[in-house]
Amino acid sequence: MESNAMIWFRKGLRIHDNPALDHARRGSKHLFPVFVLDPHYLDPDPSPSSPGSARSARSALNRIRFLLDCLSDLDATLRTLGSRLLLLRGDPVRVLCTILKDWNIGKLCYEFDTEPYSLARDKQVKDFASISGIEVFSPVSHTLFNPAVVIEKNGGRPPLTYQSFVKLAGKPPTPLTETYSELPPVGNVAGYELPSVPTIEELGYGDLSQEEFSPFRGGEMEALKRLKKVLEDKEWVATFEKPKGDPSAFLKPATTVLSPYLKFGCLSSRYFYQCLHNVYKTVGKHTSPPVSLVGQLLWREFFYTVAFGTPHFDQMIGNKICKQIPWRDDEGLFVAWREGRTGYPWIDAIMIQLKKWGWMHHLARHSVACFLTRGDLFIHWEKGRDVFERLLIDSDWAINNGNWLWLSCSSFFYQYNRIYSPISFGKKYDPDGNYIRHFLPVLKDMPKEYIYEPWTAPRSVQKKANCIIGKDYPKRVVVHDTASKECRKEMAEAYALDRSGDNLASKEISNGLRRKLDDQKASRPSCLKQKENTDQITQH
DNA sequence: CCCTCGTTGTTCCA
DNA sequence: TGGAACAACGAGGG
Repeated sequence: MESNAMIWFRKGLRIHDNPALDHARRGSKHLFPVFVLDPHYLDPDPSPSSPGSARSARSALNRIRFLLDCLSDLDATLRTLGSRLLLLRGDPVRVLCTILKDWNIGKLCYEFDTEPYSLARDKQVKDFASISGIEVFSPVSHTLFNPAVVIEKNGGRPPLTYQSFVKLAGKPPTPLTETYSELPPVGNVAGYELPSVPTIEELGYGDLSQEEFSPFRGGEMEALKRLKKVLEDKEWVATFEKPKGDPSAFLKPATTVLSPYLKFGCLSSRYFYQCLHNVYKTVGKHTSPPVSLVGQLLWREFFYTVAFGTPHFDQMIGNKICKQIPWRDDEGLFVAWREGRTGYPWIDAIMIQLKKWGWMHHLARHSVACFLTRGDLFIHWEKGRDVFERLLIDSDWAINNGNWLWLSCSSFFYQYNRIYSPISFGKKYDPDGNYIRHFLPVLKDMPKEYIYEPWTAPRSVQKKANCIIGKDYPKRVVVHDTASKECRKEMAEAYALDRSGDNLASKEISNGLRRKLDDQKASRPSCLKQKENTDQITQH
């Protein structure tokens, strides 16, 4: 039998600490490094009928560009090792099954992936490989721990608190240390046209010269460079405390911005973990989980584990750990939030940073997520989740859904009285509003005493700042004081109902609950809609 | 059953 | 700058 092996890249877009790659190259005469551009991922907008989708789709390019960066970088590195990346397009299952046969592959290696979409996809490929007599090797290397093992240790259920997770998890495995001077050459791919990594323009996105792109570029080289820079400041690493970061810092972000590299697997979490521990060893005194940098890696593990062990983790209905809450369906308010037109500069600036950069600080994400859901607008977390998923360069299925569950007080966190103020929260870090001025240039000349609440600026001040509220910049879509009070009340009611319907999270029951709640709502007016010409206090 | 504790709220007061 | 009030949740552990 010819010893042809294939490494199928999906996440794990790296050479270092890559067990699937290492296993594939061992004892193989030919190595076929493959990546399939999946239309499922490339689709710029999963809901093209939604208003404003054209603009949103253009912005989602940051995420795709980041992926293309990763692929170019991977291809370049493979070429220095006497190999190259074989890029294909189409439905991954169909493509894989075809080339496995055509290229006479005897060994297929790919990193295990816990997302439902990936599990379904990989099962089909694996089944095909099995009946074709192809050896399959699929190691866990995206996360520090194997989520299935942690769940088993906990008696078959995922731990639902961070602390209980950390107790179960133990020590992660050390990363592989293999380095390569060369890899087995690519075999015969006759009959296949294998293009090099396309540009986004070549993917059919048209002229993008006017777009502002994310300052963060993808790839393993970029990841390791960024990691090195982070690790150089040992004091910063050792004293890192997540909740103390400044969400308004954008010239020099207050966090590592390694999340997109971890998401695509340009950076191995196990290698990162080891590096952090080495710094801790040399420095001595250091912060601890949950707030430390290692603590952040463990948060990632926590969400991966719960997401893996929870059916319908990414929805409210049918999700056993998710509070059933009668979120309000208001497309106007939702679009205002998505497009950065809520009239709250702090909120809008964050949403614009999301569109332009595909990244914002963790606490900034909290602010806008709270505002959309339980804090002000009372709109479904799934709608916010979809926006983040498409626009964030680090959007990661388990972590994104987990954090939306958290922020909306649907799971993990239940203290719905703690609401971020869309005015004072940002002001506390950035009293002059420099962050707002940068991402919302229309407000750049607004005096600082009004920049967080521009509707309070006298007409003369608005004129002088060249920014008339209601014309150049929107009026606030809700009044925070009343809207947040209303949200608290709604949450209390929803919690009470959810408790009474405990253990009944089946789809049918939940639908019944929703109907019941909807009926209740129908009898009351919904006044949280945007007012055209007034700034009146909203009631519900 | 009860108790403790939870990465990251806001405002007011001393 | 630090503490208390606000109003109060649930998972996990005993």
